[in-house]
Amino acid sequence: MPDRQPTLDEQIAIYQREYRDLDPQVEKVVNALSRLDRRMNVAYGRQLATLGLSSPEWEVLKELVMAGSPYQLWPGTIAKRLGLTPAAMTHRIDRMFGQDLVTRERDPDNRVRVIIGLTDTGREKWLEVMRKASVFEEDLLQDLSTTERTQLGEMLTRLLRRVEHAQHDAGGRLTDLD
Amino acid sequence: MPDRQPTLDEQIAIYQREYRDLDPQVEKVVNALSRLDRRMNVAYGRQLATLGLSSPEWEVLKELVMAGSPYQLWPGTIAKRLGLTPAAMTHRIDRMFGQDLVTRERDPDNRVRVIIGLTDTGREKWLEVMRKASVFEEDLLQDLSTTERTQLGEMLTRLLRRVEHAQHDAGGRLTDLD
DNA sequence: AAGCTAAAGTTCGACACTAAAGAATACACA
DNA sequence: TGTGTATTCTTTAGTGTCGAACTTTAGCTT
Repeated sequence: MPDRQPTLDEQIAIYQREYRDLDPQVEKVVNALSRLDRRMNVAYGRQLATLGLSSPEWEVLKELVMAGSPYQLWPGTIAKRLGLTPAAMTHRIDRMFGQDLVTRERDPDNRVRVIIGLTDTGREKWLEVMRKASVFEEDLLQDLSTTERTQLGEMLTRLLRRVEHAQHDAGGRLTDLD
Repeated sequence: MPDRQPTLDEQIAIYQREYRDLDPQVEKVVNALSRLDRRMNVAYGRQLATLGLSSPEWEVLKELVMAGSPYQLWPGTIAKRLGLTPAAMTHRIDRMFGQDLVTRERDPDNRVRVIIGLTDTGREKWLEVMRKASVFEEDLLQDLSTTERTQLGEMLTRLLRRVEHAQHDAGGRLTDLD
């Protein structure tokens, strides 16, 4: 009953003992990805907290900035991209509206629709987070040369393309978010 | 107001317009990672659903298998590794115990403690998921050669080492989970 | 021994998310 | 023009997670 977390290699060795046909190479990549993302999110979460922001709020802010000027999106669009139900989106917007991070108005072209916009406060918050985050991120990649960073980015992009462009293919193995 | 999600490169281009000092190379890696993880989780989630398992349950199953024979862990340990509060752990165990996925007994060496064990049902469930998941994972890495897979795994491992071994360094930039 | 402190897990109240039903608007077609 | 259908968001009820207080046990100190 050791309290220490198994290393990635230990984890894969055990997995292989349980399921012999497993490809250790594939497993290493996939599990490293998932472990990395968890750690990164913890790090982000702490930095967000110091700025009085929650992860859910941060996600919405990112989407709005990512949309580019004039920083407007429909709630349904944000919900789809974040993998949330419309109901959750309504509540998030409620909270963020209360903090003056976003605006909410009816779409004049279709009054069922709502337009969410970024306030100046929201935009500044995004910038503050990015300033802090970029320090952490640079730290994370510290051990990789410029060449390696490019290679890594390129390979990840290739994986991403495979999964983002996958419109339920024959076997229905890869699925899309939208 | 396009409904299409910005591509990774579009996202980074806009981010850079908002914050000029941003390193696009770093940003590409980090955001690709995060996008990949989200997509992977959606894919896993769907496969889990077909097996009548939830993601929270799957996480616990993984930790128990990863612990190796005799597949036993304390609730607190699992909670720490998954980044949950002890309270959440109690409830997860409750549910999984009810489905005969895990056992729960008091630790004879320290009666405050509890020992969570994997049932045969739980172990079989893990195997079923892995069988399905490995198909998806192989599909995901399809475009990478064996050499590239090794390189990718190696680089991710290096990033991981940086973030997993970081015990609050001077600047407090990288933080640990435990 | 007796009492203090620390550690582990459970209970409780508050809040966020989901699924499903509901309300309002737009659009197609008779 | 009127009706039916689809779309978008909101509301409601149920579930999961968190933070904090509480209970039980172990180990240390005197």
